[in-house]
Amino acid sequence: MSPKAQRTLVRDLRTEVGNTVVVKGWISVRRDQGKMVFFDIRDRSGTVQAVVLPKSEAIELAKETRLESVVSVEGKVNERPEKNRNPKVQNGDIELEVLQLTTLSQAEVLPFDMSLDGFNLDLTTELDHRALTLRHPRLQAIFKVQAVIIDSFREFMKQQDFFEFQAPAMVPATAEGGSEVFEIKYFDSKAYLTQSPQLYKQIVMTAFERVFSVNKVFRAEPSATTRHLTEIVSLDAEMAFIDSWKDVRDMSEKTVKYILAQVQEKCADELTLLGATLPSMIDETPTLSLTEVFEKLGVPADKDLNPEHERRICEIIKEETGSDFVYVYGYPTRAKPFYVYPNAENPEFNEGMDLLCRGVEWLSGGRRINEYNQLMEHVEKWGMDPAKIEMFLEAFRYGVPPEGGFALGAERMTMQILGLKNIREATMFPRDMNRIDGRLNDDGEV
RNA sequence: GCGGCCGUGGUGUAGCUGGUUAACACAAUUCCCUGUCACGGAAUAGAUCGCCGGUUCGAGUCCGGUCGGCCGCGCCA
Repeated sequence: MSPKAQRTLVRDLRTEVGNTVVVKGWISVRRDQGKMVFFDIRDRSGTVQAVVLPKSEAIELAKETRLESVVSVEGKVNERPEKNRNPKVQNGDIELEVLQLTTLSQAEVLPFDMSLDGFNLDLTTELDHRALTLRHPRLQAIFKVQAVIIDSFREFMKQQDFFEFQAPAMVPATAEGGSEVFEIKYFDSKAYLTQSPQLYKQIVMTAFERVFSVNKVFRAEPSATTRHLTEIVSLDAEMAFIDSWKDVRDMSEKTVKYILAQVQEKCADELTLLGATLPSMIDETPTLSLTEVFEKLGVPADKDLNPEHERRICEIIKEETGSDFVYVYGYPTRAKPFYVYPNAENPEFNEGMDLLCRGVEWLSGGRRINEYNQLMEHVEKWGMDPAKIEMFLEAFRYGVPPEGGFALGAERMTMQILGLKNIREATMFPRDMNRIDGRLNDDGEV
């Protein structure tokens, strides 16, 4: 009857019925029955009910130890009697009979209700206490799904023979021009936080053909919305030897399809806990030109869709085809960055595209200009300083195949897949206009 | 940055057209409970209702300002 020296994870307890084991974790709830005490112990693999019988020496400690305290339990794994089984919870058919209880770390009184059902905080409070709220199964489920999304992107890219590279975070000039950037002090000069790995992935593409990166990017735009942050994870891909933007569309479609399938397969429990239904992608995602979208909506053509348009076109497509996704291509050339390829027959419109889902933009990409003279024409028209993007331009002087790429926002994708209302819920440590961990005050200090 | 809404014990909320002990749930403290299912029961403590000023005999409730938050728009991933 000597206990195993090693710690056993909660998820492995079923195979230890009849044995004495050591389980370590956090006390997530206690049900004090007077003479006997039940508590749930949580580790990284899940939760199990522990029972402290009246005769146990641990009974006093079990009553006193605060929720979220870290404990070590030596106990016997018992199959529960038929009438005491609970099919609704993990390990509902077994329980841990506590023989010895040790408090490894006593927790303070919790500032709010952390119970599964009672956990109902204002988003502001949730974020102000991120260090604690992260322990809640609901939040853990969100970030597990996010991890699978990012992993799956990587996996699929590698399967398709894409090469992963690390794009720089500090850059000398702004890639797209115009937008707000964070300026940083760089020794005696100035530098900026990157807004996009765009120019770098194009450079790397000229060497490796197919490339991707998983990178933090930064936007200083003062956007106070439910879907904007100043720091996000951008999933970027770029590929050479395409025939048209449609090849990029197809690759991005397969990527999203793969990610959704992986989430479905690996995150079944998380999806159930969060009550989320994955968006449906049909065999051929509906693809409309911007002009066609405006016609469908019955509104005058404009240079881009506004959020209201995006919501409505998604609703219409969903109703007509059952697809939660829709590609929109062919934006006015001048409304997009300088590197986007203008349509050869109708140069007023370009070969840029966006993928919308459930009313929100998920992905943006398209074909890029690969011909040096054309690129320089655009650099001039867009009013950019060639000296500032010389490294990028150099690559394009020495032979670049027809190419294109796309980028996905990891947080926005997480939010949309899980049906979350605010992108901050889908971000572990969200940064926005008013917050870096803590809230910013008037002096700009945390 | 502009527009709309909100700010009540630790947390989440209620408080109707202003009327004097500000309510409820969870958490907390004390007690009861040998099979509970992020239990049950009893009691206790805890809020000058974001802040400043005004109207009024009287303000959580009305008005103005201020600070904070949320949502929408522009821009985007």
